[in-house]
Amino acid sequence: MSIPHKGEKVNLPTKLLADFYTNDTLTIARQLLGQHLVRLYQGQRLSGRITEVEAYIGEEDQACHASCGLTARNAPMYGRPGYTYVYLIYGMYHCLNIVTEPDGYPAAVLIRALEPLEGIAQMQALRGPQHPRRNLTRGPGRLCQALAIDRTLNHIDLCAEEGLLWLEATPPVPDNRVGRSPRIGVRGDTAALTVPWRFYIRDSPWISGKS
DNA sequence: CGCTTGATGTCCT
DNA sequence: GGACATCAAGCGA
Repeated sequence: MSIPHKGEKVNLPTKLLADFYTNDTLTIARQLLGQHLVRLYQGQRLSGRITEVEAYIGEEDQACHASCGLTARNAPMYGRPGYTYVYLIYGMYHCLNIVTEPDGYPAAVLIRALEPLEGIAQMQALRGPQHPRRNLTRGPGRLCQALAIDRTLNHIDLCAEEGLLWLEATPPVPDNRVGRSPRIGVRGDTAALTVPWRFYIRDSPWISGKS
């Protein structure tokens, strides 16, 4: 990195800090759209722009892993906001969540899709070269594979000084670019199936399901 | 200890 | 549109 001249403006990427994660879950889910997720993997930056997320809020939300109360697996959801919750699904894929709400209240936002930005060749290698570029980070399981995210990154602090995973601030996505829908692939009562807690960037090719 | 089950993705027809 | 891979958590016995 070059040394800026006097008065020259430097736009260093700004890591999102604890105050970002103190908002309520739906607000955070909405604000996560457009932010950059950065993974430091073998000293290399792998990153993507968040294009699709889903909120899971409280024990009353039957689609939420915390709907059956506190367990060893979902414990991170009950912890402090700004931490990760990574779990294994279907025995072979991982899902990345960002924990929200104060200590003691279980909630999180699932990252469902990214637009690939940095380290694309490495991501392709991690995914397997036979897969099309379009599917690189489109879907919660795929993006974790592309960014080498597994349970070793479960329950880590996204605001840590020298972490392996964090978010970087970007200009907000305007409201007219944001779509909402029910969540994908969930089970539960009518509320769980219909509540519009999925947020996505409209018309982005980098989202799962349909726009 | 054995049985069930996913907040998914891939491949096949 | 449907089969299925693959495993740890969760739960009942």
